[in-house]
Amino acid sequence: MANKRSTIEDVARVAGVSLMTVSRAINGRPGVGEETRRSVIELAERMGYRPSRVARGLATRRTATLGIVFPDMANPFFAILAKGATDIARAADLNVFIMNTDEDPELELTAFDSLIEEHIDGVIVAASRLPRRRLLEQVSRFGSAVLVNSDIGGPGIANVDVDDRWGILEAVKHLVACGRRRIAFVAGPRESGSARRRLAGYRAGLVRAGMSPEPSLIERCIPDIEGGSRAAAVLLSREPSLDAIIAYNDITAIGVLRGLAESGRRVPADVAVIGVDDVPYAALVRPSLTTLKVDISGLGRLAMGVLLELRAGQELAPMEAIRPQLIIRESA
Amino acid sequence: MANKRSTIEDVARVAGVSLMTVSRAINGRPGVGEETRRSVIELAERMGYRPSRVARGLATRRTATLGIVFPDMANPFFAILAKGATDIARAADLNVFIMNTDEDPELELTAFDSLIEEHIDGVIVAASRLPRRRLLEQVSRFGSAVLVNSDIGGPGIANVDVDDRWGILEAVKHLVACGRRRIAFVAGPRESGSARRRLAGYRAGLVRAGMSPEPSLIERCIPDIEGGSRAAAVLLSREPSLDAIIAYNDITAIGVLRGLAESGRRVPADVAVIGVDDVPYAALVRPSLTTLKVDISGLGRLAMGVLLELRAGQELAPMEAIRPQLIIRESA
DNA sequence: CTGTTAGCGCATTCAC
DNA sequence: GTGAATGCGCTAACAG
Repeated sequence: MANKRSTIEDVARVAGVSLMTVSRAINGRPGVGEETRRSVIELAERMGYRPSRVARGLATRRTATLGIVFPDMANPFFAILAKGATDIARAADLNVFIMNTDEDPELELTAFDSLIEEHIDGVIVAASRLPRRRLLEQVSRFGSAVLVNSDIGGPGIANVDVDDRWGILEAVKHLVACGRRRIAFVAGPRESGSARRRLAGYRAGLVRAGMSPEPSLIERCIPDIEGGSRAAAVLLSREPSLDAIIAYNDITAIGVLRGLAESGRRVPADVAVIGVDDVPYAALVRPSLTTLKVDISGLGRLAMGVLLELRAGQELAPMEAIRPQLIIRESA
Repeated sequence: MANKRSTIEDVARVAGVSLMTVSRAINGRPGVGEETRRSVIELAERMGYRPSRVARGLATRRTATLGIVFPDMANPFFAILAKGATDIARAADLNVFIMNTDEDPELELTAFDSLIEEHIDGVIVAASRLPRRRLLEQVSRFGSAVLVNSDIGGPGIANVDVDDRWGILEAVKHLVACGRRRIAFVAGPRESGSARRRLAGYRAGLVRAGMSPEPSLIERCIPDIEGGSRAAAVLLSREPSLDAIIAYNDITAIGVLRGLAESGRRVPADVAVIGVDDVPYAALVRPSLTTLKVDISGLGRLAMGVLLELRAGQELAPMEAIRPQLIIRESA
């Protein structure tokens, strides 16, 4: 059991100086002789003194803690995002509360409440399950906030995005270059902003290639393996002549692979398949998946970097969206 | 921008009662009339009052926050573990700092320092990269601590484990039942406690089946795909007649699959393969992987449950290790 | 360069 | 059942 931690006062007493001198020395503030500073710091170390962030937070009204809110930590996308973000936070000596909302808007709301109670300095929100209005309302409660892949703005709110539209455009271009002419799209959930942007990219890509988007080549689905598999079957029955499928993301794409196999189509000989994200197992499935790699960790680092600037009160140059990169493997 | 948050004092003033009455009402403490309590709570709600956990933490010296420390959040094992743990914490209205040490002992040390500064009530540590002594030293700084898959004990320290030995024993039994007679083992990193226990299970399993463990059938490796692949090649060159391989974990097993394919062996016809963990992509590879499923989320929930009991000062019954479950797929 | 005073928002302890 | 003092550990603002 930790024998009662020592306080700044203990250190001051032992050092024979005032409390403020210790405070200044430890925080690297001016107003302490070099001599005094060194000896105080050394003493503090020897005494195992650690400043209380709690007390400091109360006194300064800045806690040096942040929050990250997202729906599912078990999803590698969010896990990697959070890892990137916390890497940056750690370098700035900030701790972060990671709040898992379990895809539940109610829990998301209580997560925000909790973070307010913790008096955090700022928050990063990814894939909120709240309606736009409510989300804006919530993030406005914080001094600063960064939203990932959302277009909600306001004072103290910044955005960090992936250029989904551009990415899918590249994917279409690649397929066309490979001689594919009947390119279908598995579109993901209707409510998702990224799904919307990816669909836009698909349509624009076809138009650029001189083809016209046909509704019968587009199918929505739940973004999991089962959903992808079913969507592939539906598309195939509607358009037996299709020779390529772009999927909402890698999980969906894996489902598509399965659906195609069950219908006796060979990949990529008969049908080419492209996913999005480049999650770790995209390279492991058979055939390995051609996909649009998103630098998720970089996205997380960027988000945290922006949040730190926001917290420091800096003006922000408008962010450019991160561009995904086409990784060509066996499936296309 | 949040227009200066209201404090307990503001609520008291508006309600026309004393500060303490509000405090008692909000915290459900006795000593307030039912009438008063309800009206105060309602008023607080209307004013958007949220108690400051920072101030409360200073006053009570309990922060209602916890910490989790592990090497790599991008590793699904830890992500799922953390998710399970935070699910339980959330239900108890506790927030948790998640500290990613990046496999770096130095960073792990600073993570512990940070958590001490945050004055957290307890900590969960999984897969520490610190030597036993140092780890014990560190966790002893906290009021309560739960160690996952470690056998370090002490006052206020509890353990939560997976019964690796038992699991591998089951795996061996299954292979023997399938008629396999030359069973090899890819053993993972030497420093890992779970690797040690799995190896022990392998040896015990062979003995039970009336065979004797041969050093030439055991190969250590770095637990990633490349490591598994190489280990398989080494084993094969040493023992061309082997007909089964148990791998340290699923990642390693996937490497083994690759190595076998490159050597022209068919799975499972020529060689059966079993992994450990049942990470999500174990079911996705070809052939799909037979593996020992560990209820990772359950492990996380258990760890957090134990931590909460520890924090509440409860006496703990010694924990029973969680048993993995053999999931039979194509590879064995 | 150093020390003193006051207060951050809340809960504990005692009075009433 | 309610309220008034006191302090948690620290820093901001001011004094010397």
